[in-house]
Amino acid sequence: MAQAREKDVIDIAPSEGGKAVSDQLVFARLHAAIVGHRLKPGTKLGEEALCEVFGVSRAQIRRVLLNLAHAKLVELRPNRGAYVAQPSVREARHVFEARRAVEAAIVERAVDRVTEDMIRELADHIREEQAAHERGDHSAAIRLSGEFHLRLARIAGNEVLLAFLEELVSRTSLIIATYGKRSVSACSHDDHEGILQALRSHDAATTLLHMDRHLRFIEEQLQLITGGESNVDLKTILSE
Amino acid sequence: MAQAREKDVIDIAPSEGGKAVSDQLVFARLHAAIVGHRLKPGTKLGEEALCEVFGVSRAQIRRVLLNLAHAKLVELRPNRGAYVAQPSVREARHVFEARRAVEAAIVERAVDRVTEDMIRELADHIREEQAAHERGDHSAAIRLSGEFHLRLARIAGNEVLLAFLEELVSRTSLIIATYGKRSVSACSHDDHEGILQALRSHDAATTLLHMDRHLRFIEEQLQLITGGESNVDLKTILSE
DNA sequence: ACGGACATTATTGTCAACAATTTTTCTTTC
DNA sequence: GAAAGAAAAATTGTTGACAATAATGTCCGT
Repeated sequence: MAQAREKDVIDIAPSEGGKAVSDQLVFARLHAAIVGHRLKPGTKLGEEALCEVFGVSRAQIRRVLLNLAHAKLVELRPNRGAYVAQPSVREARHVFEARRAVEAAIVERAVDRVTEDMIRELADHIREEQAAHERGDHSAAIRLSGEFHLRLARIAGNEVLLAFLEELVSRTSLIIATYGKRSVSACSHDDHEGILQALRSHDAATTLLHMDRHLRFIEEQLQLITGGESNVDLKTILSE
Repeated sequence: MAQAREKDVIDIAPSEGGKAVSDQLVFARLHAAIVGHRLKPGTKLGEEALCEVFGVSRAQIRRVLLNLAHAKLVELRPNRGAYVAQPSVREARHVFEARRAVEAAIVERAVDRVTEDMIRELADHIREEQAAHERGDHSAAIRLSGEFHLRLARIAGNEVLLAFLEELVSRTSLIIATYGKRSVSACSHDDHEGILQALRSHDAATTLLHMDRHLRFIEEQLQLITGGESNVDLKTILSE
């Protein structure tokens, strides 16, 4: 992964060939870049720059940025442009609280519907997570970690809850990018293993317990000190 | 409520004066019209028509329609235009299931935080609901009914859960517009009274029970027959 | 030299004309 | 008379130029 310099901070490969690129693809690229911690919170997403990167029109970029703003990954400041969102401490806590609630609902439904085949697939997935972690692939580890939770949501079989969790997982990743210590990556695959074992026995209470502990652990790993809020940037810049 | 004819199906008062209208206002108007059952599911929302109604440019209408699509109130069919969404039976069930989960989480937090002042305000609100119902103000009854639940969410103090519920309440209203019998309006204020009483005693279990029963009752009132799905329209058209 | 007013530059926001697509209408043919 | 096909109309999608706004740099007066 080549470290970019100057203007081309966004190291997302543009799909050349001259053909117009769909909104979804541009959205997916930016989404992946933000969630994968390649675009840091607070980064300005200039329209012109993005147009060049993706080779698309400004109107299209504008639409995509609106979608990303809806997903709470981008903040649109009128007349000032789009920036990678910087979730506040308050917002972070609310996201975690909501996520515990949503994941609980998902677990309750998943324990009833999960089959042996699904258990096997989840086990495979965890192995993938572990592999990515061991090989030091930070970005893949984050992605796979979130995807484990989304797989559970798909097993639960409720598309609305799935959509909610998709949003919450992405936001969680952005929160980690904002408040996480450098060392911690995301979810620990060990926790996922525990959840899977509880799930296998179709024991709702135990699975819920594991999931809740897992999510609380992630939250505790963060430095969510209620204080600085919005002027954190100024402080850090002035103090160093 | 004047029944519109031909082209001007949308009986939303345009804000004249020549001044440009904000996106938010246009969004709010359309949102209210859909949620208030004044725009029926499946209604085509032509861009030109909306431009005339609100006296704004197509670009602005386009943006608003994108936002409404995000709220799942409008369906955007590429190259074919925007239509008031027609939630499927499957989608309806998922919305209700998700709503029970989200409202449960909200109740759990609200019972701990609710004060006597809030109880009084909620009681006032229920009286308003009752008044609207008695005077036969269908649109206001729907709005106030949903707002009761949103007040509860505000008491719970989690902005993410509030945002989720806002979406779910709106979608519920659209579902009722799609599958509701003509007689039933929305929530019965009696149920809200029951929820309030349980809330007053800070009894989480009882409040949850009331809320769950309330939501299940609304769902039962609907005609969610799993069968027709998308060709419901065809059937009705062919039979008449 | 410092601070404030003004001019410059860069970036976002808006609009109107144009292209592409779908829907409707009108022929044509069997 | 009905079905298929082609022209016409209406509607959505896109592009590029222009206006508005914010950020930056410069100049001048105290």
